[in-house]
Amino acid sequence: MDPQQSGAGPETGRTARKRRAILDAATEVFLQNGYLGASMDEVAAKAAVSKQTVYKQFADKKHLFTEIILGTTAQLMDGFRQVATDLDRATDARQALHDLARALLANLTQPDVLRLRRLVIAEADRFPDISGAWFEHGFHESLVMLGETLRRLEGRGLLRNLPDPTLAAYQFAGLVMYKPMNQVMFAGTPAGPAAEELESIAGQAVEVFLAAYG
Amino acid sequence: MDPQQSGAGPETGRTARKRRAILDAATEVFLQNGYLGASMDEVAAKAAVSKQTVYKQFADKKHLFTEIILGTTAQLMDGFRQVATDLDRATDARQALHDLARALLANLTQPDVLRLRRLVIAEADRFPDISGAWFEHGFHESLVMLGETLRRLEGRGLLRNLPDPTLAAYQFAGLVMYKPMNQVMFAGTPAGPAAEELESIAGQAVEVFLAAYG
DNA sequence: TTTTCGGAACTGGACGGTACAGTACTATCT
DNA sequence: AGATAGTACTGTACCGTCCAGTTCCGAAAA
Repeated sequence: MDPQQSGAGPETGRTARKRRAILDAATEVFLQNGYLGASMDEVAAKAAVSKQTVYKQFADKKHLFTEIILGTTAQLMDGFRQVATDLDRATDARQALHDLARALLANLTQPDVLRLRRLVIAEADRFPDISGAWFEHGFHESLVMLGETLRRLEGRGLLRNLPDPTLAAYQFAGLVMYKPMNQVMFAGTPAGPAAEELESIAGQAVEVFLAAYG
Repeated sequence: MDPQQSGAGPETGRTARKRRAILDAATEVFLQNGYLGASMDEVAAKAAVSKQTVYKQFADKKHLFTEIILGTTAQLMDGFRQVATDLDRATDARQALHDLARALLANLTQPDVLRLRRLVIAEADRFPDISGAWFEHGFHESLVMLGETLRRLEGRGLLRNLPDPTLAAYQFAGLVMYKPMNQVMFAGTPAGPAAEELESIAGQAVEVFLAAYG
């Protein structure tokens, strides 16, 4: 048997702890410096682990990178699941969509989320499989989920005329986030748009969306 | 006097020609490999120029990079100027906006344009000044210009109720491009969305926009 | 329950091989 | 006579490997 995981959960062994430390440290280093700029020595140092241990857990730099990137899709989906359940409880479309817009803006402009997006985009040429999988199972599936939620709002009479719910979800996200997201993605994360501007963008996005689907 | 530019235009001297060759080669190399992945030796080789000449024209790698990135804003603005003049000649709002949507999708999903976007975004942490300036003088100013064009359409009665023309321009761009742009930015430029899907996205974006502003 | 023990996991550092930014220097070209 | 080519060179950084010594963990033994 494997002496590391004899009986109990796999989260307790020494190896699992080290592995977790390596993943955390590597996340930090990759997000900060990009793939080429990240140094395996720095990862090992930040994880307080010898380089040998790193290479025992991960075959090489690329495998470590892959695991980190694809490990983020689950939590992205979780965030969308949360706003989706809020939306299912709504009784007023305008209010619910405004809350949704605020939640999207707040969640997706956090510095670490932005750095992750930058990293995935930056390596789309070098690692198309990784970036493509991240988009498919993180980004796109989240929007599909949001579309299904909009579809349910239509079923309850809060929206109307949704021929393509997924596209409608993308349209809503585009209305809300195209301006602020581009701004923060290109500007090296100094202060993003002011709070009142975000509020105005959210409000006007809701009005346009409701003019078509309300 | 400067022997390179004695009387005639500055584009004719030997030095200017070499400089142009370096810029072209470096553009290719940077877009292909990113900042860290780009090698100055490769730039010199592709430009058919000695490394010494490269360093005579550009103090170091960062200066060369800066010049290339910021040199692209002008042509981006030119593209938007073109679609803006088309819009000013329009007589039917629905038709004109549909043409605009098609033009945006066609222009901004070209592989080189995508690689440039990826590059600027990727280096937003390392060179926030460069990325910020590119966004401000390329991206944002283009959208402001588009907003002014929409404002003129409103003045001619083809649109109505535009409290913030720049925001309306961002909203239109978001409706049209949020889905396909994210898809191609994250997917490592395999074939993007099918032509008929792009057409559908463009059409539905126009309908939503007109429901609010038509 | 406590002690002991064997082996796997880990450390720390060195090392080979490679790649690259930027400089230096001489011969050549325009 | 200045610009350029060609090329060698310096210094540095990093990936991935290797090895000798040490630490940890789980189970058998007391």
